[in-house]
Amino acid sequence: MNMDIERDIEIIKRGAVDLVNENELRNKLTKAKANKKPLRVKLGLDPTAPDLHLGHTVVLQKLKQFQELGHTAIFLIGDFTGMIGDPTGRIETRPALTKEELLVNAETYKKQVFKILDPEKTEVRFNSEWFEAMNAADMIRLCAQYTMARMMEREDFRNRYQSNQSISIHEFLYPLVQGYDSVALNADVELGGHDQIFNLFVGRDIQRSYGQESQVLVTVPLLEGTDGINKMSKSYGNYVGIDEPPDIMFGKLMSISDELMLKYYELLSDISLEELNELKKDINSGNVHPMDAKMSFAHEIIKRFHSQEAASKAEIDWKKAHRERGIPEERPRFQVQRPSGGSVWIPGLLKDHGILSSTSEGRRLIDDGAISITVISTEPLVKLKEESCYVENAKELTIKVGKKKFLTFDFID
RNA sequence: GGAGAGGUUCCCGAGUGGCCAAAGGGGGCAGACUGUAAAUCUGUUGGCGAAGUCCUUCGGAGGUUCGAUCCCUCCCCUCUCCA
Repeated sequence: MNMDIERDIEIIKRGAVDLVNENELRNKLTKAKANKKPLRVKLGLDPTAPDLHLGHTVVLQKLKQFQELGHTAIFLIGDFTGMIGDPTGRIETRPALTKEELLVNAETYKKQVFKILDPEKTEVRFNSEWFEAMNAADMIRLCAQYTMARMMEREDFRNRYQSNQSISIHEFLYPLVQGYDSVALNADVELGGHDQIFNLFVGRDIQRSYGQESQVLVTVPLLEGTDGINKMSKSYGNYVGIDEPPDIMFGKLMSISDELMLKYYELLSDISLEELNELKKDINSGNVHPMDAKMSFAHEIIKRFHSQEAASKAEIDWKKAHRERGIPEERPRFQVQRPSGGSVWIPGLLKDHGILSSTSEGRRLIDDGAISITVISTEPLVKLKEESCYVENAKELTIKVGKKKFLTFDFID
């Protein structure tokens, strides 16, 4: 038994939900070592939503581990699949993206992904590379490799079928296409979220059909969003984007529940399992306040995606805004032409700057007492007529909308 | 191709001539409470400088009517059963 390889397997297994299967992985690792030929480890991402969030980072960290073990990370951008539409059975079809949009998205992706992966050791590929060359006959041949019965094993297909929901034929193509990606890339390992397990299995079968050795599958848990209910995704609005400003990240991470915080620690933090258990004990015994634990976590994450300084600053600002109920230093600032008459209509002001989508919403928030205003006025007179939503003679206005948003407007003549 | 069921607001779902910007639930937002956590309770949830016999919204286009989410015609889409 080779201890190096056993150690690698332990690293790969840590935090993973599925490993299919360990023996195959051992064989591949052994062979790779003997031939000095690194494993090809594939991770595919859809290019439709180019903002990566913490949910994506779980699997990216796993890919990074492979990279650190000396293997080849293949970051596959599903541009071809992105041009067709969305496989997940939502009602609305996503608009097909143009080549240009895809390239822009891909660049955005790379920029974000390389916050985690080492660009030198990453192979970035696009699946249009092989699918654009494919003709109808090739595609039909691919379809012939799989059966309806096996397709219907996928849970969401089965559920939709049983509850009389529509399933388009092209949706069946996605697992096949994804599987073929593995053939084209000659993947040894494919990574994915646990929800991808079916598609990953299809990849194994398809590879065998095309005379390749089956890839090993490694899946990681799905990260719940900040609501603690749904998986993290942009469309649920429960995400923390890795490109978001530090103070926004801090605010979002501080608003999660204690229970969720512990899960986040487990899946996202770098602390060891032993340290995590210590932390849990300390929280239970009251030695550590959960909020403090949450702050260290938020700090760690922001440090990872921004910097140590940014993390500290975000923390200070957060404390100022929420603990001392003050106004954070980092906040959007707008220059506004002073309206004639000097009277500012708050709902309109907020709408014009994209803070709210309608003035009706502004009225509602004011009625709810959700908007508070600090005014520095030109003298001599300040009039704040909240019931009519006007502020008069303002020179500088700092507005708090809801709990989290602070904005400042400077009025110029 | 035949028979039937259905398409309502962010989602689910009620509504079958005016009292409908449309019940109820979910979700969202906000307020209270806290640790700006969760849970809970409360309010709110199309737009318009707030006001109206206003505008947009009940799959689409027409029609009947003083008036249509509701009735009629045609069309589109989804589902079920049969072929």
